[in-house]
Order: sequence, then C-alpha cells, then structure tokens
Amino acid sequence: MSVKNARLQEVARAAGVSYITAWRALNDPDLVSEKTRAKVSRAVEDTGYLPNAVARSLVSASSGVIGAIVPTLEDSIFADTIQGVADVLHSAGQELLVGLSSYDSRREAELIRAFMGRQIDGLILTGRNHEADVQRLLKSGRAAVVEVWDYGEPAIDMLVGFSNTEMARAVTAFLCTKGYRHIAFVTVSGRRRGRERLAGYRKELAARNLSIDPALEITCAPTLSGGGDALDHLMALDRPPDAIFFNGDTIAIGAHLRGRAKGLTYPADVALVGVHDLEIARHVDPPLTSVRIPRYRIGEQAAKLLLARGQGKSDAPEKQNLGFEIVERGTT
Amino acid sequence: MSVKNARLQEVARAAGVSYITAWRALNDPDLVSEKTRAKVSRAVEDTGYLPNAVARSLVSASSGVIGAIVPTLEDSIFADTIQGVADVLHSAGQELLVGLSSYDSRREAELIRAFMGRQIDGLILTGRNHEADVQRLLKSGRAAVVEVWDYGEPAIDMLVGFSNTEMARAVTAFLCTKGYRHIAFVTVSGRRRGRERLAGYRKELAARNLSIDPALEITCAPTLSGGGDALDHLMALDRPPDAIFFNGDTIAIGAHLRGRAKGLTYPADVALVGVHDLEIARHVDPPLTSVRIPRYRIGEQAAKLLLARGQGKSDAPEKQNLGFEIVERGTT
DNA sequence: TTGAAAGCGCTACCAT
DNA sequence: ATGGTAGCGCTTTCAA
Repeated sequence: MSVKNARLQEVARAAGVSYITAWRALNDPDLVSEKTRAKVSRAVEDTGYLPNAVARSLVSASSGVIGAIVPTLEDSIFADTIQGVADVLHSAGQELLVGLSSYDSRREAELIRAFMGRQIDGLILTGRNHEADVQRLLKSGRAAVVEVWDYGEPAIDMLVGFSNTEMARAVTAFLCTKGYRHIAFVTVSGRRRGRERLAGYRKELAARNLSIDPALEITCAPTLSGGGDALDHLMALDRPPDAIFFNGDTIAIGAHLRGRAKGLTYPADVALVGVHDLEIARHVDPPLTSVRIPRYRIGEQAAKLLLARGQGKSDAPEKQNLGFEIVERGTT
Repeated sequence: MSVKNARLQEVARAAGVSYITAWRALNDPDLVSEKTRAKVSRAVEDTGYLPNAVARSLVSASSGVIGAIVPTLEDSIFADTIQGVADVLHSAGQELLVGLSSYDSRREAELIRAFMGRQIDGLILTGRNHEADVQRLLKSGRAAVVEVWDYGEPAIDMLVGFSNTEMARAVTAFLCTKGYRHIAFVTVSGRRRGRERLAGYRKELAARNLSIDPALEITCAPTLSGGGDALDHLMALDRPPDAIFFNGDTIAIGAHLRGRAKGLTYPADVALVGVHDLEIARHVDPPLTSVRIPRYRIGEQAAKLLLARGQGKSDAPEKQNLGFEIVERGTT
C-alpha cells in the first residue's frame, strides 16, 4: 500500500534520458526537444511522479505557502476573510496554512513561530496586538507580514482594515444624531477589539458632553442567547437605555428576537444597532441597522499585497483603510 | 531588514561546540552535559535561531502538516468542522493546510495534488466524490486519508460522518408520521450532497406509497432570500405542500421569516424542517424543527484518526458513523 | 559524551 | 540541446 513517491531520477531512467534533461522537460520545456518532452511526460504518467515541493522549498528558500492566523472560525466573520485570502492565493498557486489562536496571544505566538519555521512566504495576522517575544521575528523580514482588521498605529509592516475606534465613534454619533441620549454598549467578553471600540464609544459620548454610565457598558456571551440576556439585563435597569449598540450582529439579532418575543417595539421602546451586516440583519422585522464591514475584501486585499510583495512589485509598506458603512434600517 | 535565518551551524559556532552537539542539545538533550545545553540555549537566544522545518521534512519524509479540503467557509457548516480539526491538531503540534474547492471536483483534485506534493502526513476530504485522476494518488498510501461528512460506500480509507440518505429518509418519515402527505424538498442548486439527500427523500416516499411530485422538488440560492423565494414559489402552486423539507437551516430560516412576514402560521399553514440545527433555529418564533449534525465532532474525530494512524496505533481502516438527531420544535 | 559525513530531492550554476 | 555537480539545513548512521 504505502509506496514511496517516484523521484525525478526514476522518471529520467524510465524516459531513458539524463536527470537534468528530465528536469528541464518539466521546468523549462522550451530547452528540450519535442521528442524528449514526450518521452518524459510519458514517464511521469507511468511512474505517477509528483514533484516534491518540500525539496523545492528547501533549495529555493521560498515555500509557496502563506500563513493566516485568525482567532476562530466559529463565527463566520473571520471565515469570510479566510475565504477571501484563499480565493486570491488559489489563483496564484499558493497554499494556505491556517492557524486559530482562540483569542489567545500566546497561542498566536506559537503559531507564528511554527509558521516561520516552515519558511512561509507571507503571514496574515488578525489585529495589531502580538506577544512581545515574536515582534523581532515578525520584523526580521523573513516573511512579509500583513495585519488585518484593525487599522491604526503602530503596524509591523503592511496593514488592511478599518478603524475600530472610528467605527464605534461613528455609530455612537449616528445614534446621537437620531436623538438617542442614553446609549448602551454591549460587547463580547474578553475580546480586545471590543475594548478598542468601547474607547471610540466613550470618546464620542464625551465629545458630546453626554455622561458615561458604567451600567450601560456590559459584556455577554458570543451567542444569540447572550445578546438576548444582555437586552433583558439592560431593559430591567432603573433607567434603561433608549438605544443599544451591540458589538456584533449575532448578539444584536439575539436581542432583537428576544425583545420581539417579549413585546418590545423597535425603535420606539429601544433602538438597536449591530456590527457586520450579516444577511439576517435584513431579514428580521424590523430589519436591523448595522455596520457593513468588508470582511471578504480584507482577506482579498491582504493576500494581494502579499503576492505583490513576493513579486517584488513593492517594498514600501502598504496600508489600506477599507472603511465601513453604517446601514440604516428599521431598528433605529 | 530581510535577514537570513541562522542555521544550526551558526548556533554551534556561537556556543563554541560542534554542530552535532548543538543538534543534540536541542533534539536529544539527555545526551548532552548540563553545561553544554546551557551554552547552546544561550546561543539559540542570541542568534534568534528557529529550526527549519522544511529541511526537517525533507529528510524525515514527514511534514507535520495535515491538509483539509472543504467546499467553502462561507456558510459556517464546514468552518465548524475545520475548527474541530484545528483544535485537535494544535494539541499535537501539527499544522493545518486548508483548501477550498468551491464545490468543484477539479479544483479539489488540484488541491489534492498540491498538498500531496508538500508531503502532508494526512488529508481530510469532504465527501466521497473525487476526480478519477486522483484516486490512485489517494490510495497510494503517501498520506493517510479521511473522508468526512458523508458516511457510505465506497471509501478510500478512513471515514467520519453520517449517512445523508438515511438522514433524508428519517426526516421524511418523521414528517409522514406527523401526518403530512404532500412534502416538498428544497435543496441548494449544484451541490452533490443535496442529490444524495433527495434520493433518501424519494426512497421514503416510495416506501410509503406516496406519490413523488416533481413540482415539489426545487432548488434555490444558498441564502436567506433564496429560501424565502422557494417558499413563495411552493405556496403559490395549485396544490401547495403541507410540509417543506429544507436542505439547510439557512434557507429554512429564510423561508420562515418570509412566511411570517406574509402572515403564515406554522405548522398550521405549512410545516418547516431544516438541517444543521444552527443556533438561530431555536430563536425564531415558532422555533424551527431541524436536524442536529455533529459538525465540530466530525472534524475532531477525523483529526484524531489521522493522528492515531500517524503514531501507528492503527492501520486498519477506521469508519465512524456519527449519526444525526432530529430536533423537533414548533414548526412541525 | 562528542564528532564526522552521507543523503533527503530538488534548483542553479557550471559545463560540453 | 544535453549533462554534471554543489549545496539548501536538517536527521541519522557509524565512529571515537
């Protein structure tokens, strides 16, 4: 059963040509006569030869592999980004090594080291917060690095995303403009991005001289139920919010459905905003106001930057702020 | 900026020991004196040495990498399986190469060849339908293979999943038992799994002497809107169905929301069943009857089989039927 | 406990 | 148009 792969040497023997000729027939066919080429490709068929990309990587010091590290694939958010990366890499014949950090920067660091040891050509990292130990490695230039999802300073090298702080400010400003004054902010526990957005929310309230009420800043589980629970909690306060900014559509939709079941009306009883603009946001009743984030494009662009860098097209650090868009619907 | 990685030779020099001693200090530390070990690990620090896993793979003929090919990450279905795979592999220090086939078996074949050329230790494939050209390669034993998601015959080697045909039969039988007699089946266009399930649905209807009405077998887009459109279409028929079996919760939920907006009542006007038991199924009103599929566990088990095979723990083909469970809720 | 050297399969540079 | 060979960085076998 377990058969060792034929090497190019075997192919050459089977074709009755020298090793180097067989090599050229495959890698530089113009330098080889028609007849020889035919013999070699028959021999390839017969032997079931498949080039050993590991040996190639060793000598060429470039692996044709890109690494991408995201926190999780369990919500579709980062999965969409990975899909974008994979689609671009496929067209360039590059492979994709995926690492899941579970929002743990130590685990991320392990993955970075493991990937670097495999001579990856490029690395895509989620966020700009990485363990101190790996900073030197990341900046060593052994692999091109793109940080994604969080546009800001400082960056290791290339950067593709949008500003979380700006986004949270913009949403808060939007709600204020609509007349809401007592705005809650709900985030998923233990995630850094939530903290950055919280800062934006606070900044905007401060800029408008609105008070920051700690009772309105809460966390919940990253599920529909979690969002529902957050809504229950907030609406039971002595002074419930008139608007709730959910840091994610999943929890926003969870709240929406829970509230509807309890007889709440949006936005009369309370206004709701989510983030990500998942398809479901358009399909609940009333549809959910949300923020469109270019999840797939972030991945696409990151991969394109890596490919361009690989071809030496650019050596200057590239930074792309892809922005976001508030999509106003019935819940506000 | 771009600095070449230190080789073990440099480390040895910096530590003032021979190459092989440095090697042993890192890979077989018991064979080396305490003092030497300390010197070497200091030298590793100083040089920023990171072992070259590519060179290791070349000589050891084993890469420490597993490949997994799924159709897409765009619905969370396969993303959950990948997450399961990654979680298991992480604990074993193996890396994960991900390939997305877009439901295209030629693209899958390309990915298989590319992955095999990289000397992967194991390969996880979605489904049992693979291009003829790669069958030989898959059976060559160069990498351990697990097919996932579709339990049945024949299999290349190992197998983890559940029977699509049985699942569709069981759902159809469940609906018949509840008294429904005019059951529609909605599947997403162009996906093989849908066809297998269609066969199960037909088989069960035939077994009960219920007529198979081609007008009730339709396809739709893989979105909430697609499901809504399917509902509209079916309910506008001269003789609309009394129950609809949606091959996926996304389209089922889309139909559910569309129907509610039009004033339909479930199950009085029509019964709905989905597949996958996404969290949202429990949160719509009335909650959606669905089929629980062990998506994450499929990935976990597949990875575990691969690891066990790698350690030579088993060489017999392993097949695991993880089953499914109909979760009855308010829409039936 | 330490050392020397062959070789994994390929690419690239030297030839003829 | 075809051929020989050094060497990528590591693991492993044989020796001391």
